[in-house]
Amino acid sequence: MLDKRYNFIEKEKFWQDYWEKENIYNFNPQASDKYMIDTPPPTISGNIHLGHTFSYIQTDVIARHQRMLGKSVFFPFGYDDNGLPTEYYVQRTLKLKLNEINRADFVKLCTNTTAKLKDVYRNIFQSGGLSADFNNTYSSYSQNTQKISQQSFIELYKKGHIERRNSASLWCPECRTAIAQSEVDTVELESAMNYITFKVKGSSELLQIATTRPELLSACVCVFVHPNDTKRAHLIGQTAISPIYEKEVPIIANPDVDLEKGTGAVMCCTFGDEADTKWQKEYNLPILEAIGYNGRMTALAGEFEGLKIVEARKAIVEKLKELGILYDRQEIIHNVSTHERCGTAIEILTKPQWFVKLLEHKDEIYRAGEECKWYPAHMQKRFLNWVEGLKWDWCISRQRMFGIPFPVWYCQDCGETILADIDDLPVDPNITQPKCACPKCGGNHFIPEKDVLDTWATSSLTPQLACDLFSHKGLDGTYIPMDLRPNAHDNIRVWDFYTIAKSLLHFDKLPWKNVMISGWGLSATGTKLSKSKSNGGTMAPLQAYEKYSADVTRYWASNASLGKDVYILEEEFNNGTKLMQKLWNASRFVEPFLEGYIEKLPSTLLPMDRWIIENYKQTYKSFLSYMDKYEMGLALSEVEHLFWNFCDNYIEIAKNRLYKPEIYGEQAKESAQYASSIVLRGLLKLFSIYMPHITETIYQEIFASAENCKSIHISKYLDLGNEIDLDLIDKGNEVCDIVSLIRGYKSQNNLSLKTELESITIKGYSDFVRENEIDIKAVGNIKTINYENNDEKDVIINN
RNA sequence: GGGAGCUUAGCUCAGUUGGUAGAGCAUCUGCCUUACAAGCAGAGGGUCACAGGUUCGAGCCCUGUAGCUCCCACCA
Repeated sequence: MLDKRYNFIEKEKFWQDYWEKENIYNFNPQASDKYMIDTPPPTISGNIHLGHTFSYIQTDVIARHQRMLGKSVFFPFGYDDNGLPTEYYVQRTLKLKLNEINRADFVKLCTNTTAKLKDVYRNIFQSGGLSADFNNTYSSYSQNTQKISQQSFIELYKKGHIERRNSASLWCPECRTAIAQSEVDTVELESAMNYITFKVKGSSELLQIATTRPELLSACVCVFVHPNDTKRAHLIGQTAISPIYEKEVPIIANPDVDLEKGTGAVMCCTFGDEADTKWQKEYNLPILEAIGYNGRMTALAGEFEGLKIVEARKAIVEKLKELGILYDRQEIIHNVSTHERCGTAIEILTKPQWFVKLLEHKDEIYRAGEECKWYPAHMQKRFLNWVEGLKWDWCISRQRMFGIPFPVWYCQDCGETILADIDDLPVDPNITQPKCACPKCGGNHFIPEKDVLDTWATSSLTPQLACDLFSHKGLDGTYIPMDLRPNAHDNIRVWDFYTIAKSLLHFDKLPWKNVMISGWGLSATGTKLSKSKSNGGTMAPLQAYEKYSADVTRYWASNASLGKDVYILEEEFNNGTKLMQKLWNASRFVEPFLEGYIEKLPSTLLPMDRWIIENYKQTYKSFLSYMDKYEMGLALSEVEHLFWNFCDNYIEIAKNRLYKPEIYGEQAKESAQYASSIVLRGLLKLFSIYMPHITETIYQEIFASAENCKSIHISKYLDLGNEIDLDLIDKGNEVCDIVSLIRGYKSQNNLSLKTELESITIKGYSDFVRENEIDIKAVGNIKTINYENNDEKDVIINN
């Protein structure tokens, strides 16, 4: 018997333990029909909030759906505990200064911290009812992962896709590491355009340029003017003299110069922006480093040496003012590239770095993006857009402490790059030495590569990391393309992009066939939730589970349109609460009539019983078509619609026959029992992918033994076929309309719904209505019904 | 500047091939009805951003305009 009230706190915990104990969600790699998901491993860097659980719940709904279609679902779980985000988190929470701690100690602190947080994360996700396997998880920093990641590096290096080169790369002066294009954000910042005068050697002419980066004056390598510049073209080939430093630089013609920008002449430096890097290559210009890796000015900057970039900018402007060289200055707001992790303006510095050569594979990556199916479809454009705009090869070396080491040494004598043997992986070159002498010069002294791999160099291998959990094949392409990659839209240019790129380079295959893009859960004020912020009082997941239940939280999360951001509004949770209670109460109503009942098609099935069953079939059909498009929210509203119809109309109609077989007959009761049983059973299954706990509770009580199934979640959907009697649905709806008119009459006349009516006259309705006279009489408490033919439909109440 | 999405009831949003505008919340009215008062029944409320076009017929298709959001580019 179902309790009067549903105690979700108790039941949710109970079923979660049961599912785990009974291995309900076991994946069978040998199954012929598999569905494999490349689950995002959450980054271990702070507090999980509802925005995170939002997209994981959506993934879980898909996993459960595929399982109920009869597939063996691979829904792996992992933790991203490697790299910069984790490093930041540890630094922040333990208030560490990196220069005061040695690498080994710091790495230990990182791994200790992430180990603790993993348990916290696991508890949150498991409490949300995720049907993933939490007992066999991967980490993006484990020894096994390091092995796979290093192997990937070595293989791509051997294939010629990776090289080390001393070239310009994006640099964060705050984090003191190279970063990749995908880690760059654009931020509007206040700045100033400074108009500066250069002298022209051997002439009284002056050459004016505009710059927002006056602190780079010491790194000026030339001045460009447009070849068709009527005022300045004659200076081409002459020499300009930079102010303050009095350095001679050539004046060079360059058609890239835009006469409308600044003064129409450009100071080219090492490197103020990406255009400077392009020109440096094109014109083979010298490289002068005015900014050091620590974000401070170098000796090249002369008197400004040691100042931070922004300080130097102020100081040099003052100096230029004093000297009368700064002839104009405008405050402007412009977009500056910043490091997404710390918000610091990035610089372009030259340092030997490791690159995956992606630019030469842009076309292939683009085509792969086209081949992949994106849900919603327009998200594909974002991917393609990003690939089109790709300007940098993927820099994978990071000058940081915590990360997977490169399996690389350099020969001290000849500089040769020496790779570790695949069999010896994982290696830390700082600890171990190569096994053999340098193959090139025979030297025996090696310098380890101290950089660590970009966290994405590893995260881009999640299809392999995940499949290795059961296949133990490591870096292997057997199981790709997987079926689904789910993630939020911010990861399109990062995780999706890198995974596709690596999958192509290694296996020449797509990593997965479908990508499902979810939105973000935003706080009530519309700000993005962040692991490192308090999020303005927005509920934490465990709070939501405690206050509203996991099922209600899941209802909220799966009700969103795919790909759209949603606000986290507590009122929205109330709808879920209402639905959950209604489901419980409706089941409580039906339960006693199914006690000892064995579902069997009765000899006569009354029209309204057939009607609700046809409605079920129709709902199931559109449910499936929405789920095919990963539109779980729209699929859910179809199910809800049927459920409310079942409660408001069907149960009201059927209850009299169920309660009083002595009046309406045993056959009429059996007919209602059959329809109630079928439809409630079908509904529970449809709801189970969204609200796994309450549906399991009811299922176990009413249907599990009849279906001989350990859990609703490994049962199959109730498929009653595709042939739907639409005519019957329409006619049945007419009966509901009549019932509604009768209720309206009572409501408008301040009558209780159970008030008895002497007689009513039904005009203009089909004969079908007459077939349902018992039901209409019962639900409206009507003594007699008269029928009249009429052109217009009408119901007259005589009281 | 390039690309994408959005604009529908007071609010949050559905609306799949073009065919009488939908839900929840909120508002109003009534009702303790052998599942449910955290409930039930009923009612009011919309020039579907704007302007054109295609069509017998447009919220939906086409063109343009405006506003909002996001992605990318723009750093002289």
